[in-house]
Formats: sequence, structure tokens, C-alpha cells
Amino acid sequence: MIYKEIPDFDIAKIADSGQCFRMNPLPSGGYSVIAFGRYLEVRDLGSGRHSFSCTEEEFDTIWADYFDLDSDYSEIASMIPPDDRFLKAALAYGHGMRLLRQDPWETMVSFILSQRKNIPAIKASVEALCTRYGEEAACNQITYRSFPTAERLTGIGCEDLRTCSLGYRDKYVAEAARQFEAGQIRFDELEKAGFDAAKSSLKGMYGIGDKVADCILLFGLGYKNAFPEDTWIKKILEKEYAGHFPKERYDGHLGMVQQYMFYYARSAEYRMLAPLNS
DNA sequence: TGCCAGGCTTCAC
DNA sequence: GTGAAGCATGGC
Repeated sequence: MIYKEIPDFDIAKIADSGQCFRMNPLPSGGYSVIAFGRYLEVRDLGSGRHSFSCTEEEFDTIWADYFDLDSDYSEIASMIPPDDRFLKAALAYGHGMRLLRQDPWETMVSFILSQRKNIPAIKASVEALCTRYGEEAACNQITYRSFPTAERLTGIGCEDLRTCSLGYRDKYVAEAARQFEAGQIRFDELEKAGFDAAKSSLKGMYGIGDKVADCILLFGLGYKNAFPEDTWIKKILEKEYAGHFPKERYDGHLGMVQQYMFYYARSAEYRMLAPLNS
């Protein structure tokens, strides 16, 4: 167990942000995280202090990068014009959220199966995949299952995959596994390819369109200017910006801006309100 | 019970 | 290139 003082870090908001699907509240308080084959428990101790159930070395090599702790999001506030009440409120509401840097393979599969599902249903599907096809591991007497590798999923029939509530997306996941195993999709190359080329490659895959490609770019490949537009974001752009959100104003931070918007748009607090920018 | 969900492919035009 | 239909399943 190690202790860290981290400002601008709210594990409850991160867990509820819709970026990741294997971060859950613990009965004893705090949150469990399963990522990169590891299991972590995080607790908010108040006043910016947090405990992490790992070694300093593991924190430095895995979790600091996963939680994007080197980034400073405070610059975003200064980019918002005074009359954009919605985005100002969204930033305040989402304060402490981080833009997670997740495993690209897990991100790809998770967001392929996310289409036309709500977040609880996505989490259930991801967990079912892990339970059925993930590798069992243990950490501090807690057993868990890692996210299934592409190798494990290759060759599994759509009928079997469908038992994880993938629905019509079963064939998309099966094809992604096959392409990854065949070396037709390489994340190290996509990370270096540049935004447009990487997005074009992803969109060439079966079952990956604009929105899922942007999620993979943003959450799995480190392209922080990706701006996934799902049904929530589309509704917000129409409702608060009449369909004309000035993306160019937030160049370099669009991904995090989108996360603040998404998180606030789904909140009960905002949904009770009339449009803030009208 | 009906609507909707971190959408995409296919097909007609 | 654009727009509509169809898609599996579960949460609310």
C-alpha cells in the first residue's frame, strides 16, 4: 500500500465517467480497478490524499500513466469564453476527472461492443467476456480475471461470443481478434501514424465507425484531440451550441473537453435544467 | 411496456 | 454522397 497526494483526482468521477468498464466501487469503500492484467484498489482519504494498493514501482510504471497524472487540465478553463455557461458548469461538475490511458486492445473491444448499449450493459458484457475467456489471476488473496487477449478470442465462434450479450456485435469482435492476430492491426504503428492516418485505419475495420474510432484513439492510443460524438454529445451540441461547437478553440484538449461534456450531460443535476447557453 | 443506449452496415437512390 | 432501415440486448 502506498499513499499519494494528488490534486485534481476524483476516483468516483473517473469510475463513473464511461471511459472504462472495469472500475467499480468496493463494499468497504474505495474502488477496484482491473487493467493491464493488474488489480488495484484506490481509496480517497480526503484532502487530496489517496491510497493505492500497489508498490511505488508499479505505480510509476503502470498507474501514473494510466491515470494520466502528468497532464494538467487547468488550462482548459482559461479557454472557455465567458458566455459559455454550459462548459463552465461542466468543468466544475467534472473537476477531478482524468483522461485514462488504457490498453488499446481492451479499449478497442470494449468500444466495439459499446454501440447501442448503455454503460451498465457494456460493463456487464465486458465482465462476461472476462469471466468466460479471461485468465485468472490473484492479488493480495483477491482473485480476478484479466481482459481476454486477442489470441484467446481468435477462433471462438460467434455463437459462443454471443453468450456474453454481444448481440449483433459478435462478428465485429471476432473479426477484430482475427485481424489483430494476423498482424493486420498494430497499435504501436497506430500510435505513431498521426491522427488522420490512425483513424482511417481503424475505420477500415469491420464494426468500427467514426465514434468508436475516436474512442479508441482517445482512450487507448493517446490522441488527446479526438472528440467522440455519441448520442449524448450530439444532443448537447444541438441543445447548447445549435450544432456549432467551436472545436478549434480547444485544440489539443478536445478529448478532455468532450469528457467533461459527456459526464455533465448525463448527470441528474444537468438534466433537470433548461439549456444554459440559450 | 416502450424508449433508449458512448453506432454501424447495408442498401436504395 | 446521403438517408433510411435493420440490428440484439438490457437498463430504466
